[in-house]
Amino acid sequence: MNNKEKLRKAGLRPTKQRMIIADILLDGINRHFTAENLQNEINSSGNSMSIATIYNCLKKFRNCGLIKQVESSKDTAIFDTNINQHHHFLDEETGKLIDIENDEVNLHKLPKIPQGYLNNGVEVLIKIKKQI
Amino acid sequence: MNNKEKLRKAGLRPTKQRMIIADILLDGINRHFTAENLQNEINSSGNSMSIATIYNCLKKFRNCGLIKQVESSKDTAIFDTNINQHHHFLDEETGKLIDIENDEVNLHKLPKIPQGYLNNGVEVLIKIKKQI
DNA sequence: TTTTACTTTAAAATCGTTCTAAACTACTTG
DNA sequence: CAAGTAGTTTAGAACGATTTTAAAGTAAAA
Repeated sequence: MNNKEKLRKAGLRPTKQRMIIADILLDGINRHFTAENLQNEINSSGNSMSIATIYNCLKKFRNCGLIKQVESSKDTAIFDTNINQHHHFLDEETGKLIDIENDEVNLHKLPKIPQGYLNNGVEVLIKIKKQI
Repeated sequence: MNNKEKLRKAGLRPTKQRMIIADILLDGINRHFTAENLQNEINSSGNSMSIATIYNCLKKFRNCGLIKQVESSKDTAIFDTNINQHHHFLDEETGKLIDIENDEVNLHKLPKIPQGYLNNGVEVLIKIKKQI
């Protein structure tokens, strides 16, 4: 399925700007990035786009499940092209994230989900720091 | 150990402002809060403090391990008085966090920590959503 | 004491992100 | 295809959380 079809399937109009972003993000390679990172990539691909459009687009893509947003207390939002359930190592010093595939973690015993709620995804974060 | 001693032990001068905050936060009760939440509590305790001082103090307290900061992609930083290793339920709609004690989760099989790094804490986040 | 280093403060600045409202474009319906 | 309409993009302004500034204040050391 090409990117135009992916966008349509997600209920998004395949505009010129969304196609540029889809071509960068939906190439099957897993990466973590910020809005600013993406703008730089757009620029180096010879295109350009308002930062407002980039934010709009990232929000739409995320809400449609084309990308994920990482839970992180950094000051900048971090997005992830890996949309499968998976986990992360986090180097708190540098903010660097490394993917952990789902099958590398085995969670026995989970707590009971609070009354009236449904489980909507489990994320394991392993904080790491450089050895000295 | 009283709060003055706790601050000294953490390497922090027990100033008037830090004592006011310590008296609110270090009462043994686990809670999640923002800088603004704390300012409101300071105000209702009959005191007042510059917001810059509150941020300074929260950063110092966190760096000394007197409180923790929660990994969260909300726009406001969320702090936690529970400094033991523990986990969270997160309602992504509302941002509400609920503690999960460490012994309610059992992680068999963890991935190998990347070369040159040390494990610095594991956090499990269970995203939940309201049943409809 | 006197000195020195650290802390607090109000106000300004910064930075990521969202809003505004006007121009533009994709899609729908006739 | 033509015309309408609903959704999209944009630059720039606005916003809100947090940090910086620099001057005044305070705790601890000498």
